[in-house]
Amino acid sequence: MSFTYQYAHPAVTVDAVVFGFDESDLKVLLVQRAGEPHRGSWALPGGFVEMTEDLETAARRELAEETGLSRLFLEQLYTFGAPERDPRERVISVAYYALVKLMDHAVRAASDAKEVAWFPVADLPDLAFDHEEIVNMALKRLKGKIRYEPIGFELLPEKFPLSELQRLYETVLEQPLDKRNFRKKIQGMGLLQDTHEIQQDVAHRAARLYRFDQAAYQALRKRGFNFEL
Amino acid sequence: MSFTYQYAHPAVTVDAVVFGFDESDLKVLLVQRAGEPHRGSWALPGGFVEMTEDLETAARRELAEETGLSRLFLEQLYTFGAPERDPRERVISVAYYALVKLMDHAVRAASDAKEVAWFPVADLPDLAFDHEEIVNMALKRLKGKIRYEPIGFELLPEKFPLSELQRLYETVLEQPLDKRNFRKKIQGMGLLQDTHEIQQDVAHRAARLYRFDQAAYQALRKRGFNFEL
DNA sequence: GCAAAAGTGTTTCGGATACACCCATGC
DNA sequence: GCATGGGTGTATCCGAAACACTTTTGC
Repeated sequence: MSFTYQYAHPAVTVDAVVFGFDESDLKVLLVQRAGEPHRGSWALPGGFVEMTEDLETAARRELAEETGLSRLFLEQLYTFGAPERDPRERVISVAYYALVKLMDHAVRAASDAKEVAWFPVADLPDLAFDHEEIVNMALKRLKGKIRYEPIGFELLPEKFPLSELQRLYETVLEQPLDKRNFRKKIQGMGLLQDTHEIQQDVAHRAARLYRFDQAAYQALRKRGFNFEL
Repeated sequence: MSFTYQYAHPAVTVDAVVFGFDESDLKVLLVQRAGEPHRGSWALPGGFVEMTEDLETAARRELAEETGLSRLFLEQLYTFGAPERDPRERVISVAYYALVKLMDHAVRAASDAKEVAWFPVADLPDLAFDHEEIVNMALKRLKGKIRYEPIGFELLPEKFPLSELQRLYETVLEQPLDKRNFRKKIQGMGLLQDTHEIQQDVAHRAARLYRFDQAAYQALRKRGFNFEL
């Protein structure tokens, strides 16, 4: 089977930069390429867009297929289309970035035996194609957006102590934050619900666990509230 | 001549939302479609991406061809790819937004006799395809970005009075600003160069004309300065 | 009892806001 | 002389920043 057009058409792919956070650092999910070009190199999960599916749908499908991830926060990042970015043919890639709660989602390699693994953003391997550029743009976007939209919670487990939220912000923004000011500000927003639970199995005083209150956020937003940290 | 692929490929276009500002309001440049579908409707300037050109290059080329505009501020906005957005075939459009100094650039219709015209954003005609959605996203982007990057100057003539800058901000942000506070803040940034010229031919006291000092901005930015209004 | 992290208030400072009048010019 | 927009300064307020000690728990 083949497809013929009067004019040349590029191929269109979607690629996703999936971020995760564990106590110590920010990580990106990469897959090892099974085919040429760049066989064996690490790359962003992604693949070709089907003719009948939406771009975001394509990104979610590829993520599910290649990494087993679903139901995650996903947002379009930028479209990369330098003529020679793929040596095979002209390929335009619509890049997305995603945020996942690391604890909730064990990743599994796709059936076709490609490896899937998390890498700290501070220490990424060489990446295929222009994927390093894509990751850098995703990092910049995350860094910018986490300050004025409450997307950081997408990277934390449902229930979390304030110190973990602070560590996340410090990691992403790459700057230390004052503990008392941080707590005052975030608690003052009224977006955190006290679960009345505390940490288990910690070797020191256990912290209270909070939950992001999505309903309260939506209600506040309707009244003109703007998240900002 | 024709092109054949093993898998289906979508067509890829670029479309541009070009903003201009004249004393009274914010405008968007539209072209009247010469061909089907939507013949005669107003639409964003744009067209198919050539196989050997960059996406941004394609956007600039289409703008030059269809409207005569060149050398303008241009930035990628978002990629639209709903399967049915174009009735002919699957078309994925990489949208850009652009800012031009209205005075400096007289637009001219392309050779193939399509009409080109400026429309106030507050009063746009019905647009072809999903172009209304694209314009709305561009407006949102402009509104957000003008506050923390000095892109507003791209919409003004090289030399402008402070009142015109303020009117621009009030128009884009859709909110009135206090004259004294506005002047204090913008002048305090050290980004405006006094040209020592004044307005000509005005029926009242003539205002001083300023120029955006690009060099000063770059220097400040290196030292960690962030524009914000 | 000590290590490790949780939790908590007050003072200070700077930028944002609010606000009203005189000035220059053309007609 | 009047209409039109240009240009200017100060007081108040509020949120941001700076800052150190006590509490709880497991070992």
